Amino acid sequence: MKISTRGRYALRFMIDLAQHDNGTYIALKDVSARQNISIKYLEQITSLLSKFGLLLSVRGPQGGYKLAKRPEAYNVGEILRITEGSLASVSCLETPVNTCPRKDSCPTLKLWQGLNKVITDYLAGITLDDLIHSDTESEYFNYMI
Amino acid sequence: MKISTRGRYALRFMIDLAQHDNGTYIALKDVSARQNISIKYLEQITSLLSKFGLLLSVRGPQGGYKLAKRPEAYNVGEILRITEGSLASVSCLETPVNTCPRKDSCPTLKLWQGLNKVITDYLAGITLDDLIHSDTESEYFNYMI
DNA sequence: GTTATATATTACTAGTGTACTAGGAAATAA
DNA sequence: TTATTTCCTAGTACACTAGTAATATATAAC
Repeated sequence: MKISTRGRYALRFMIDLAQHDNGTYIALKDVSARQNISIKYLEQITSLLSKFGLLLSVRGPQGGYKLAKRPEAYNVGEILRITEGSLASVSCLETPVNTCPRKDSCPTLKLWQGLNKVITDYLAGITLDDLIHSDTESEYFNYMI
Repeated sequence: MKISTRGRYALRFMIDLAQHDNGTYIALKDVSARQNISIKYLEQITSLLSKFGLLLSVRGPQGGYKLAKRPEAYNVGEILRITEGSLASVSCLETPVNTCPRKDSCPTLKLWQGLNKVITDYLAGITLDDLIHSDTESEYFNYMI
C-alpha cells in the first residue's frame, strides 16, 4: 500500500520546476543536483510526464523541461496516476471493466470501490500549487487535525 | 499502492468465519475449501490474526478458529493493518517518529499525512458486519455514488 | 495411552516488481 | 561542427510477494 519512488520523485520534480520557473526551460541536470536524484532515473519519470502532456520539453543546449500549465492547474492525482500507473488498491478495479469472476458475489467489492473513491477524491482536491505553499496554513490541509 | 493478497485473504477469512459461525470452532480446511485458498497460506494469515487477539484458536480434533468478538466490533482497518504490516502510503509515516532527514522542509509531508488520514478514517468506519451485509443497501456505502 | 486431527512454527523457493544504471540516437543552440 | 540535452531501449541487483514443505505441539475421541 505504498506510493513508489517514481510517484514521489515525480512530485518533487514538478514542485522543483514550479519553484524555479523563470520562463525558460530547465535542464534535468539542475533538478538532479538540487533533488539528489540521478539524471537517468529522472529521465524515465519526465518522459512519462512529457508523453502525457504535463511537461513541455526542448532538446539541445539551453533545452530542458517546463510546466505545461500553471501550478494551480495540476492536481496531485493526475501526476501520481501517470507515474504510478494506477492508484487502485486492488487490481480488479484497475481496468474500466471488472473482469474478476467473483465480482458479483464479492463481499469486499464495495469496500474497495469506496476506498478508491476517498483516495481519488482527496488527491484530486490538492493542486501542485497547494504543495508549494504547504508550509503556510493552507485551507487544503485543514482537515488534518 | 496495492493491498496484498494477505490483507484481502484475511478479510475473506474473517467474513467466512462470521458467516459460518455456529458457536463452535471452524477448521482451516473448511475455510480453505470454501474460499479456495491453500491451508498452508491461510495458516500464515490466521496465526497473525490470532497473535493479535482477533481470533480464538483451539488445536486438535474439533479445533479450529472462531471470532474473538462480534462482527460489528471489528473494523476493516485493524484487520488490514495487522496483515499488511502498515497502511501508510510512504515509509516515513510508518513509525511513530518520522526519521526522514528532509521532513522539516518536505513539501509533500502534509499531503501524505492527509492521505493517511482519509484512508485510515475510511477503513476504521467500516466493520466486518458491514462487509457481510454489503449486498444490502447499507448506509456505510452510501457515499459511493 | 494411542491415534487421528488440527494448529504453531520455521524454513525454503519461484516469481514478480522496484529502483535503479548503461549506452547510444536524435535534436538543436552556439 | 560541436557540445549539450532530451529520447529510447535494455539490462541488472535486490527486495518483496505468494506460496509450498516439514515438523512440532496440543487435544478430543476411542
